[in-house]
Amino acid sequence: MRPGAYRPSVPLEHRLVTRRIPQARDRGIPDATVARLPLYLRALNGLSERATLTVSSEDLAAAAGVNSAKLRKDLSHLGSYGTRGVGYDVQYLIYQISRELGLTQDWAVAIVGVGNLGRALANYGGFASRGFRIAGLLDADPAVVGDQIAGLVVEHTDALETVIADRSVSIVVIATPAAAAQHVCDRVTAVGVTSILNFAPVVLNVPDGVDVRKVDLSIELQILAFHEQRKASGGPIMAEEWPDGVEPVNERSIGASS
Amino acid sequence: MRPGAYRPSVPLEHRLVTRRIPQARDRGIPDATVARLPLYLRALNGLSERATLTVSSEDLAAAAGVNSAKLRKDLSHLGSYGTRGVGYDVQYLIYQISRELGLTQDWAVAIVGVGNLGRALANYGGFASRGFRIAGLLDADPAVVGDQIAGLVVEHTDALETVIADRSVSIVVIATPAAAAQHVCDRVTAVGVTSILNFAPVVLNVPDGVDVRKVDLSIELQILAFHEQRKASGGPIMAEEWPDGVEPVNERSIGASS
DNA sequence: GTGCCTTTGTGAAGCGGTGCACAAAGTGAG
DNA sequence: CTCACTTTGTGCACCGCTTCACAAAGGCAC
Repeated sequence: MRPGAYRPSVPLEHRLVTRRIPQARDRGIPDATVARLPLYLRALNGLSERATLTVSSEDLAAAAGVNSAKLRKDLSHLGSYGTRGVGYDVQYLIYQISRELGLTQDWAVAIVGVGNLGRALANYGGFASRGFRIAGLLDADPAVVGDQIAGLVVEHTDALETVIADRSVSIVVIATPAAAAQHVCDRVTAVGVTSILNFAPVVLNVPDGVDVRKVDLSIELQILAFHEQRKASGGPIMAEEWPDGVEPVNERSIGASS
Repeated sequence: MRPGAYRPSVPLEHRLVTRRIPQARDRGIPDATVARLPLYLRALNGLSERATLTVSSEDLAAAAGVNSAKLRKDLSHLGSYGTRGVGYDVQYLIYQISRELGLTQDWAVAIVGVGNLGRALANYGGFASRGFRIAGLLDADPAVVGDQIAGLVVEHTDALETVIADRSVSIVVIATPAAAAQHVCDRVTAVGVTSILNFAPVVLNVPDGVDVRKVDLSIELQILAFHEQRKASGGPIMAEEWPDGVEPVNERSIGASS
């Protein structure tokens, strides 16, 4: 249904002229803002499904789990897309954020490594709906090659370069074991890929200009454990500094050499 | 109250999302440092496997992919564990960081939602080696209940509270579909769980004192797309502000939406 | 039109993190 | 012992993000 129920009785020829945003887009959007835009987008999509026409910064911020002032400042980096006294038009804002994030175009994604994680990613519905099209699934294990997952046939990593070139893949997801990640990374950057999403627990070495984002499942757990420990005991264990049998070598060597 | 026409359609004004851990400030370790400690730990484990005894901040920083001054400042928050002129004792530092993160104790983790992602997590080797013991796998789907994964039998979510209490689960991983996540979250916080790792693409509303960390697979891709777009075109599409057929309701749609 | 109400957009202050640069501390040679 | 060298730990300046607070902008009632 068209969102047309909201009818402001307002002289509109006036606004059609003044509403032009000449160059409010000073391409300097802070990283912190970019990281939150997908959050706003999801909240807006939720509102859209409930046929909400406009939303205030206060409500949208609550739905996204952020401060309302922060939300307004974030959106102001994209331009003046709100209406004072009313709020933001949901559909309009969805489009503006999508465009800013580049989700209005089609992105071909290849997933390398089709273990459980690779399968989970291939089946994740949140990708296709946001302009991410999985163009290839690759794995080095012959036992997996040929399997059909999410409508795609798994190919051998030998074809990695071919797949990337032939299908205009611009984003590669690495979901391989840690030992294979750097090798895959080298190969894909060699053929011009500049955006990598890495799930392997290693620090990837990449040429300049290549953007790597890392998702590490165990790091998040460790951060949780830190906070949990704090909550439980009011501080880390103060019992002993060093357990028996494991001593710093330079202390032991000092005692032995003097 | 506000007699405004744009009341939030969702009653969430009383449920505030709070991730702050007040006690984390007391002892003074910055959040940014805590988030990097697991990184250092992994780099140190790599060095340890190669029988390296000591490491300089320069080398360790390179292995972890950070600045050496940052690394030294991070470690200084834990204490003075280095030796000037020599560097850090690898084993000693591993122990100190592990202790600070709480990895020297045993953490019982329950994973709710045993789809592909839940399976990937259950089989992920990086957990057990760091003190995280998977104490339960739960799913609402009867077709999955009873399956054996990573040595555990999947149980029905009906037993969620029982599993948490009986096995002293302190960290819950939510890997369910988005629609089920909040319900699971409510149940586990109700029985005292205060640490949640959420993979579902929703903003969880939790009581004060509960720590939620979120891993969102699609958000990372969207951030990559933003940067990729920047690199490719030098900026987002400048063509048009608004495509045909999708107009802001408070502009031209007035006439059309009678 | 006039006045009141709501909400945006933003200047400015505050806060936390980063990185430089260097003194302090330790090693090792002679 | 002294001297030269290495590396840590940290003071400090800088920078970017967050938050507050408020004027400006728009809607609504009459």
